[in-house]
Amino acid sequence: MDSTEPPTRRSRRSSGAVTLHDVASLAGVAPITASRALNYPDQVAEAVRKRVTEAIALTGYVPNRLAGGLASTRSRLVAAVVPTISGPVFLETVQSLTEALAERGYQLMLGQAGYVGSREDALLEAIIGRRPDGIVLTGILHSSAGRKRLQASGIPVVETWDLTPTPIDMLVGFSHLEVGRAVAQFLHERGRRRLAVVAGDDERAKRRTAAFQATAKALGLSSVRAVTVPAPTTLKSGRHALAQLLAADPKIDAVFCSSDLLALGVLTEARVLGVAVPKRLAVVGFGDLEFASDLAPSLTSVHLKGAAIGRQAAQFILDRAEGRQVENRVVDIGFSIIERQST
Amino acid sequence: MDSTEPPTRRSRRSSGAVTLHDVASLAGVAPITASRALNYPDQVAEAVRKRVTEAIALTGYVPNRLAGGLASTRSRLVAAVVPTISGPVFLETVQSLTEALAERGYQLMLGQAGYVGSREDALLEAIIGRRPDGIVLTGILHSSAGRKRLQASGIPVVETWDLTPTPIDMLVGFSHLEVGRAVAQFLHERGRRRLAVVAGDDERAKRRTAAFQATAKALGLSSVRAVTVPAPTTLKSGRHALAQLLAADPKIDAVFCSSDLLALGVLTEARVLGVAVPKRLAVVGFGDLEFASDLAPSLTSVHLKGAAIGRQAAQFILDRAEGRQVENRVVDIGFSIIERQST
DNA sequence: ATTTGAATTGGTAGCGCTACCGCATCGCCT
DNA sequence: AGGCGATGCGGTAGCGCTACCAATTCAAAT
Repeated sequence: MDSTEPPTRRSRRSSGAVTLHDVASLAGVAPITASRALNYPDQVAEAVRKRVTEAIALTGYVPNRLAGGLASTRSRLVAAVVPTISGPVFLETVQSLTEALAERGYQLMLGQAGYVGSREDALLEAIIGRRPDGIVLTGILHSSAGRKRLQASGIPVVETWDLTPTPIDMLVGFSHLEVGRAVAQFLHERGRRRLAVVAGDDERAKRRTAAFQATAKALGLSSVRAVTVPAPTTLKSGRHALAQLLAADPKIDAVFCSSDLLALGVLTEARVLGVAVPKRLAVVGFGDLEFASDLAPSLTSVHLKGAAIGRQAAQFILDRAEGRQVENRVVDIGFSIIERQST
Repeated sequence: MDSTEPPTRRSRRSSGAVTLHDVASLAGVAPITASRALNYPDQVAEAVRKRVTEAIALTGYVPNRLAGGLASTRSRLVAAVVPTISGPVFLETVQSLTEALAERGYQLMLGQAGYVGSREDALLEAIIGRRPDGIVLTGILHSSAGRKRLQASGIPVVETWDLTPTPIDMLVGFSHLEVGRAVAQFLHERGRRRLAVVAGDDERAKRRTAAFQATAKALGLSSVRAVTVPAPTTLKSGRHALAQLLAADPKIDAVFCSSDLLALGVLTEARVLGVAVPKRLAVVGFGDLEFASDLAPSLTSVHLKGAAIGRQAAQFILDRAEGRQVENRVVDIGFSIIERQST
């Protein structure tokens, strides 16, 4: 603050940071020209661009994206909603999403909805208030009020990790129904006859379970015993669940787990109980996390392209944000069963 | 848009969303009063507050936080920087940070710096450009240029997961040196004499290793063999590392791993090789992730209060953002060794 | 020489919100 | 009666940036 200054008009409330104005006057151009030098470099003459660049370097100017976003109604912010970040399932997606966005100058905002869906409304409000250029919903089943709210906001939405018949907007995922079916088929083909399931208490896991059971039935297998454990799933739940399953029916010969962590728990418990895997019991995980291939025995698991989902979601949103038309709004990214020693 | 309107001045570029103006005129008050009804409810009369609330409900108004942030120079945005989100170590911190911030109406922006530190500059630029009310650095060692930049920005910074003598601003962490020392001591007390380390290739792990080695030496133990594995650490690295260690010296009787995932790898490899844990080999992890207690044998690990770190970081930033003085800018949150079956 | 138009730069007016100040009104005190 | 602070509301003027339009220049086209 300069105390020599006469009592001008009124007080300041500037943040004190360097603004585009400062840069512009240092470079000897109008502010709008400096703005263009940054945002549309090929609309200004080489010499001007150079002077502006120098002025920026000299002053350490960092554009205020809040102001830019307000003026252009493009915040370059993307929101991602996950049930909770500490369930490792969506990490790969969040990671690749963050990276893909960062490359293009977009920033990720993270929101946790919780598995119960209580805070959902407050979360949506917080997100929409930032006017993001896109919202990525990851493994979330939202209330219909929430859906309406999102639709009303006009913000591009990508739902991921699922394939619903009525997406809000865009979607990249895979069919949980198909997963359940494929795994049942897979186990049947390998001679397993008494199947069981351990599944987390969430909507999609339930759909996999249902399809798994239906397919087993169609294949003429005995009815599939299922244990539901709380979400997020843990190793401990897996151990308990296997103990429970074997107590109820010692002859089960295959378990499909709704996460790799659960499967690790099942493997652990099996070892403790002296149940040979895969000889007496086959175990299939879901997610194919990095560690699955290095366990002993290595874990057969449903491989999901988490990173690809993130990239595709980013692509969708960038396309929209940059005014391109999105042709196919629904992408089935598929899955595959990676067979390893546990089956 | 009203087509009866004469050719007024010039075109609109509004986003079309409901604004505070709309709410205010519906409620029959001035915009500024509507603003106050939202932000300083006890500065307006009961009746006015009620009318504004109703108008908001009626219109579905969602405040534009970009505009609010610009006007008030308070963005209610907090940036968190992690090496990569997919290393499970910092998840708990990010989770509790997100939650604690969300409770107070703040939103988290996520940035991934990578373990190599190449994109660091671009990341800082992206972050500072959003004018966040705080930046949480999680497990990052940043270039001195980066430090200067942060300091120059004037944004409150919390460094976490470490205890440095010269924090940028605020800090909540624990001493990696003490961890190394304590674990060496711990193993020595339990009669282990040939110690080894498997550590990720990052700065803090190296400090733990160094302290571990120094302490072992001070205790008169034979020199500590160390294997360095790439960051982020994996189960596979742990398996390889143990194989390597045992090949070099079959008589080692304890391994300190720089993550629980590594430790799980070591346990796995030990089992495969027929090395009894804990009888012949003690294993200590780091992080005490949820699964540690449920492995068989359960894993002794260094427990870190990841969630507490997140909460304290949030507290620091909220205090600053809301104008409170922060007295003790450095908090040593400590750690503890949780003894289980693996030692 | 005049027209056309592409390339470059600048001016103006907001984007939607809040800080700051001012102006009434009202009750209370001297 | 006059003064005074507290309370409640409104007006004005930006926050820092960019969309939109206008103006200028200069080369190419007629």
